[in-house]
Amino acid sequence: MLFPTNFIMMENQILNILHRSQLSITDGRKSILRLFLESDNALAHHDIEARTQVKFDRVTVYRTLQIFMEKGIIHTIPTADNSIKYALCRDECEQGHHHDDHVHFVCKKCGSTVCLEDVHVPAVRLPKGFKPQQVEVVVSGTCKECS
Amino acid sequence: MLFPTNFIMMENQILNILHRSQLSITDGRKSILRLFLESDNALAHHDIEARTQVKFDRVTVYRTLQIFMEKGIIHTIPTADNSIKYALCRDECEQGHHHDDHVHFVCKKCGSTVCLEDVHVPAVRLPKGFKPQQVEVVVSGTCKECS
DNA sequence: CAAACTTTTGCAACTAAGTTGCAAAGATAC
DNA sequence: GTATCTTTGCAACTTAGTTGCAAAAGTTTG
Ligand SMILES: [Mn+2]
Ligand SMILES: [Mn+2]
Ligand SMILES: [Zn+2]
Ligand SMILES: [Zn+2]
Repeated sequence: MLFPTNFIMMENQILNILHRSQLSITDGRKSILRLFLESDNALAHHDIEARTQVKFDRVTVYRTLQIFMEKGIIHTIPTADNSIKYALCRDECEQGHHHDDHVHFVCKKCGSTVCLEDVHVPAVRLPKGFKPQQVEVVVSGTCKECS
Repeated sequence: MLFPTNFIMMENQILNILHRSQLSITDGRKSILRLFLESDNALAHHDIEARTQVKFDRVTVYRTLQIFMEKGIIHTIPTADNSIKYALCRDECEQGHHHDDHVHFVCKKCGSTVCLEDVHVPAVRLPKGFKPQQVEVVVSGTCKECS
């Protein structure tokens, strides 16, 4: 349960993020953004559809995630089982330019997926001819809670 | 175009792989396996359905890929756009136990996905509590041909 | 090599995921 | 508060993936 002050702070943060991304303030966007701010795990499309207080149409969720991606509010996490998860970007990400060069962890027991913001992706030496632009590192195993 | 000797060698290899995996020899399995042996890129389900000489049912392709996975004949490659690709395992993979600890490269221009067998996944130091079992590294950028 | 047996395949029918066009509802600007 | 522009929900659609089942193909045995 959130204290009133924290609640106000979070609502302000939501408005800030939407405003600096030049997005109009709608219930759907606020709810979905709140979900991300409240959760320390990455969320699947499914989670988002299920967990908002008010139900939003599938299509609305798709479109919201898409525009949040474009604006650099969230980033995707590819997982071995081919289910995309979404997580908040840190402040450095701007419109059309992500800088999420951290490692992700997926728990095989509980399925929780987290950003390890402090673990940078290691440098990878590639054979001649390959020009790398992006390196995704996804570690799977058991998380703190499931050990 | 394959020389007759190479052709015979490949057909033998196909039979060998199916036999040591204790799979019965069927046209579908032979065709799909041949596709993997002929291609130096990873293949999507779609590619496989499209490229076999004889057309096989979607369901057959799904089931074949599934059993090839279980038997350690192929492994999956997760990509940022959430499309699974499949590639041959090296000989070290056995039934239910994969050892594909190499880096994968996805070209953003042509979409080709390759196993960089010689580039091992780097060690990743995780915060306390996380127990890693598997590390997936997918590098995307431009490949040799597209530079 | 043919009968008996086992496994695989294709089909139909289904669920889930994702996309598009459009009119109505909502947000913003004046 | 009204005009304008944006977003939403709905319907309708495409694509991806799953399951049960009977027919077809593969394997084993004598
Ligand atoms: Mn992340
Ligand atoms: Mn590989
Ligand atoms: Zn866990
Ligand atoms: Zn390329």
